[in-house]
Amino acid sequence: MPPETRRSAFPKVVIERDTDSEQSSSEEEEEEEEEEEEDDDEPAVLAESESEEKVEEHKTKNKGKAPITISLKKVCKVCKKPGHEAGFKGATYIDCPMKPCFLCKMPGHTTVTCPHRVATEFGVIPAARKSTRNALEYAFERQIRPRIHPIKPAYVIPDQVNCAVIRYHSRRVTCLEFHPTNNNILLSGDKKGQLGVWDFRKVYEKVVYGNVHSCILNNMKFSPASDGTVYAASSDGTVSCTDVETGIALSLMNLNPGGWQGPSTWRMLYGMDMNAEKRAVLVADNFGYLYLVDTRSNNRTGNPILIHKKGSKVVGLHCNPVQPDLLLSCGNDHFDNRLCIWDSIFGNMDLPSREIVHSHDFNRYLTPFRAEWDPKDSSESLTVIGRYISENYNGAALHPIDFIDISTGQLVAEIMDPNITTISPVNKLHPRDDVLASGSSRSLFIWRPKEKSEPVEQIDVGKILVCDRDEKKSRKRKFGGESDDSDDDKSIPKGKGFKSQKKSQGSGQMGVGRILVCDRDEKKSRKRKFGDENDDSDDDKPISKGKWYKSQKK
DNA sequence: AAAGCATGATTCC
DNA sequence: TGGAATCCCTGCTT
Repeated sequence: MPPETRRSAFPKVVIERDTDSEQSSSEEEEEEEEEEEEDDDEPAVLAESESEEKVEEHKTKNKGKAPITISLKKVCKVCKKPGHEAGFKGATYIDCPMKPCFLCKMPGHTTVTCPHRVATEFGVIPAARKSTRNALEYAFERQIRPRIHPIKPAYVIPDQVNCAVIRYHSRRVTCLEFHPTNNNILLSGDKKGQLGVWDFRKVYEKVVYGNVHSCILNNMKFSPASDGTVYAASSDGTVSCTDVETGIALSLMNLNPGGWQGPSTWRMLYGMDMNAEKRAVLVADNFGYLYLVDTRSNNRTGNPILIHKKGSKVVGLHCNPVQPDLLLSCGNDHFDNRLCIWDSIFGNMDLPSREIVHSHDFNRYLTPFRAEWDPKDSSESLTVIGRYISENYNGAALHPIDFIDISTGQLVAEIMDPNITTISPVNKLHPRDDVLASGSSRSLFIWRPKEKSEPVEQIDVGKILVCDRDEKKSRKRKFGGESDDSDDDKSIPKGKGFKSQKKSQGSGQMGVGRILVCDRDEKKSRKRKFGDENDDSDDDKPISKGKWYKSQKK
């Protein structure tokens, strides 16, 4: 087949096949002053190649007359070099060997052979300690502390989607928090700064506060002093203090009192936790710093402490519920596929006491991963965190949620469901019950242990509910600005909206049976810049419970 | 089904 | 130095 030209004025094209030598012709070598590569997906050219071959084009820029060489050698999608391939093969991702390990970021090996690879048979190996004590000493010291239960209890892992898969937020879920005393109440925050309060046994009973923050609500915690008060940290640089009953929010702390001075100075608050003993709020920003704020005086205590790479987001802070000085932090510095453990937040904070490599570094589009302690684990060991890198489970690429024993670095459990093909960066263990709430994209999941699954009001056990929350307004969300949210529910079952629901029945070892779809219409255009125009068609209608659930046999 | 988009840190030039 | 390109193991909508 003769070479094809794409435009009449285009230079001659030379096809270089896989069997050819890697050298260009001598004529080209003389003429080529510079090379460029580009993906050429033009059908006429691709027809010449085999499906998985990369088409590489070499051309000169002078006068548009020099020949173009199209190489049909198989090249790596990532580094564009021949001799190997990278990318998904079925449900397994093959790393490019030319790049550092995606997991631990060290060169010389890939994720598959990384010693830190998260896999049940190997576990998660603790990274090299920066302090002098070894892991055994660490665990021992932890266990001789008087407050600590000396014997590690058997872990109970909520491993089955029990209640529902609820698409409830209009933007990705960024944080979750269980009510401190009411077992069925879960709070959820999203990228828009909205705060949802809902009963996960009656998912249609919910309240949404739209004016708590003007942008991402990154983390929240209930006040140790009041069931009705929740603190929240946001990328708007404030810590809010919100009355859960009324939604009335006060600003506890504002790191940007001077307003917007450009991205290099705008501080965003990501990680947050409460320390009841010290009556302090711990918050961490996008520049790597940890702040302590006294809740009584609203004043900062001490100076900000750099706890992650300077200039990077500290996306998660969690004081151990049993031993509040023991801090778990997660950064997003693209070397932090590492969880950091700090023995005492009021002690030496120069270096973390331990680091554990775990796959949670990501590129874009996701809520940052953060590890959280299991508040029911008196041995201060069990943590939960979502995994970024997918694993091949019977041909499906799934992203498990990992339970890691911090004292040993071992992967205690990994949970997944064949219906859930999305990544779950947000995970919250219930303070009293064996319940895990997960946030994945816009959806929420409730997990319970298989053996403890029990019927949920309104929802049959083992069924997945997909509720798509209508979003029909761009919400002008300036502070003090009007909120035109009429948080209506017009439910229009669509029978779609959950990617893999069709293969749920009987497929996979963790099939969840019949799926209930509860999809709400979403019909609006999404010009969604702050302060953008209101494109709402305000078609709020009352909840029609008859339409709310739609049974869908796969 | 495939394309487009939202989106953000890093790297490139 | 800063704007453009890149990443291309996302999730959702059209």
